[in-house]
Amino acid sequence: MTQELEQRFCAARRDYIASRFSRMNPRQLEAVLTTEGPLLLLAGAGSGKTTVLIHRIANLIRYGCASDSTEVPPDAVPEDIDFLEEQAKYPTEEGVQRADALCALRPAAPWSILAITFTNKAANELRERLTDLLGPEANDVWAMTFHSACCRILRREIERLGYDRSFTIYDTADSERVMKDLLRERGLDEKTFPPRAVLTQISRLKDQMQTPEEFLASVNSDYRLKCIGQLYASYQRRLQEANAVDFDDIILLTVRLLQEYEDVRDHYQRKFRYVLIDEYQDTNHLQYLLASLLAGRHENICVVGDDDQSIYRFRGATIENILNFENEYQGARLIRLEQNYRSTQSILDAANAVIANNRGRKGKKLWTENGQGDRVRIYEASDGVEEANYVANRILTDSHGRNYGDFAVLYRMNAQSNALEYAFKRNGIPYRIIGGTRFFDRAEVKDMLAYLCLINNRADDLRLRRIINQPPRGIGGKTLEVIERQSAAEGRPLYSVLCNARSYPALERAEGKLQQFAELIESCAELSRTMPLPEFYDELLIRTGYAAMLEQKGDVESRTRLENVRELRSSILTYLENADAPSLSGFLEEIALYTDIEQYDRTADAVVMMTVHSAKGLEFPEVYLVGAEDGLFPSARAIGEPEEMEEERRLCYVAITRAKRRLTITCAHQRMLYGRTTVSRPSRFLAEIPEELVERKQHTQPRFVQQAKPRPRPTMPHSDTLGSHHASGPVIDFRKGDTVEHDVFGRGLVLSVLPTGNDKMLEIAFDQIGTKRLMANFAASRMKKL
DNA sequence: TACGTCAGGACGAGG
DNA sequence: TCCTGACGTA
Repeated sequence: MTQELEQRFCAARRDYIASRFSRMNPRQLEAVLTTEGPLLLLAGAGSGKTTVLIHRIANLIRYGCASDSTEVPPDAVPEDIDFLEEQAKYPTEEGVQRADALCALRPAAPWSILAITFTNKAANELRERLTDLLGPEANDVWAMTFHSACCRILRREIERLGYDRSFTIYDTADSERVMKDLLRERGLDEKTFPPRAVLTQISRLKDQMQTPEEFLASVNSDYRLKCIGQLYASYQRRLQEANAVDFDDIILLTVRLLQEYEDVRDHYQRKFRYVLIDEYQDTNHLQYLLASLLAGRHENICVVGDDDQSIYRFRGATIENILNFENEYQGARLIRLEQNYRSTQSILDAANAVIANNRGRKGKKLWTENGQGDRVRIYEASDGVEEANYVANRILTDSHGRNYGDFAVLYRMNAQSNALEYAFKRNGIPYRIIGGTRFFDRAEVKDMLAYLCLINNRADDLRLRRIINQPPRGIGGKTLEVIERQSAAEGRPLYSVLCNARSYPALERAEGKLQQFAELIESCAELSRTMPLPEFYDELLIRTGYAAMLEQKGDVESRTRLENVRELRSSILTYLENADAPSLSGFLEEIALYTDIEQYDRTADAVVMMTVHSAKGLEFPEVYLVGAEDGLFPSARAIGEPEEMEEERRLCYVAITRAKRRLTITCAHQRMLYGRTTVSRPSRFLAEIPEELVERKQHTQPRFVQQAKPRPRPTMPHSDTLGSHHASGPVIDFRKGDTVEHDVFGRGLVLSVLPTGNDKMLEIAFDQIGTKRLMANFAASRMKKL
């Protein structure tokens, strides 16, 4: 072919491939078709970012680098050009196969694509949508979070760094426990060295890849820094002795592996032809290093982000990664996605106006074809209670008692949910709260997990301490102290000292109890090898006496805890369904990395409440942003700190851009917070929204009238049968939307039904006590349908 | 060893 | 206001 024909061939090929992604706008299409080399995708809120990512991956798998290449296959003939041009304009079904074959140029194997996200929620969505588009092939794409990708690498290679393959993952609470113990041992005061602050410091040092030794060498005589360096060193030692890694280590150790071992680096650099990173504005330095190491060979790295939505600076994320990308990768291409498919123009104008007050940004202006829409509603309430009532009343009116699911209430901090919850309860509005104390953070769930961890890794001192006397076994602080001393002296894990209790005179009195405990753990470990996981878990609940302890107490609190402990079983079942080679250690890893079963079900008919942080990436027809006051949003400690203030403003931008149809922002003149009433002015961000976009309202009545008696519940009439019914026998088939009556919790509405193995997890909004999760089989004996 | 009381600090959140 | 941790006593 002549050069001219070759050019025509490439153009026709690109046009044809483009025609296969016809639903994209021109910018989106460019992002899909630009496959080679470094690419920075600045994707504004609601600009169809995930859709682009998915189609980009589809393009790589189907056509390889064809859409971005000038290479012409040697066997191409001029007729092919005509055919492709024709096929691009007037596609025929028979033509597709031939055209596809003609176009594909070194298509990427699914396993050679690495798509990294920040949250499991995002990773799941990516995987699901990829499977919809590509079928089972999509399963081989590495679509996962930073941490799960690194874990997968570490499980293969970590022995090179002196850890065992069965390593345990410590979460932040675990790390805090370790730090507190260290402080106590060294006689340091928690007030001068707040554990969390020390850990943040350590986390920053790890982010900079500084070892404790390097850090200690760099501090001169500063007492404080010296202490922190020593704490860092002992912290690291203690984790390694327990064969445990924290969340930072997961990334850090992977980076070290890739830097220090050429064969490992080579293997992964060859494997991953294409690397995609989502939410790039939230990456820290270590994650940046990881990404550039993995993409180091092919340099086909595509990062997607929005500098205006960077809201995790306080966690070490650095916006510089996105701002410097083009310097870092010479010849990087930049594509901006600014067309918004989510919100009305009024909402976007408000968002644009607020964010325009920030200085350190790439600059971008969202627009839409959705039309102007309603003005942004701003309501000034007298106080927090009245604000909550306003929101409840508005939702009651606007929803007409249906589609509560269209409404979201966003707040700056979780503590704000109380007043709202109360107002919703009184008005009979079904709601659900996302976030707050998470399921896996509850004490009883952590206790059972600690048993499992100890059985999996007998060196896990932290978990052993947690459960050695839970339920009470007569092994108290004194005994534990002796064991700790011995373990420190001999450099062995607590458990191995405990097993040899008879050889220590100081442990004579406790010997019998300790032996019993060791036998309990060993017999359970034996069971874990022979029994299927769920049955083993049941047995564990019985043998440890944990279930009996809760049953014995019998109050509502203990019953809820018992339900939670049983709910953990359904997590095991869910894990078994998805795992290729299920094992106890596999389950524990999944739990450690996958903590939010608080999956938000968008079809449930309930108002959803959450913090602005957790709303990121979601959208709702109607959004209420409450508590827009100086000192709350922006938070008090951001005032006077320009960098912090910019972060708060970005957070505000995120909140505004969640709304599709209508946005209501409320503030209160005074508010009860931490038991004190504080007076405050409306948020400065409100003044940044141009007046012509706003419709203002104020509270009209004095507070004492508003506070009048509770309204009757409009949606659920009262019944006269209360708690006398015990269904046994066939399991009731609960469905979404059913009204139920629970012996303990009272009347409620079923929000969602989530099948888990041979049981179902029900989410129920109870009138009196709010939203709860119950296992259907367990709850059925105490609950009936109305 | 287990359970009670009292004082003080919470602020946002992913893996 | 609410939860956690330290401390003292049956």
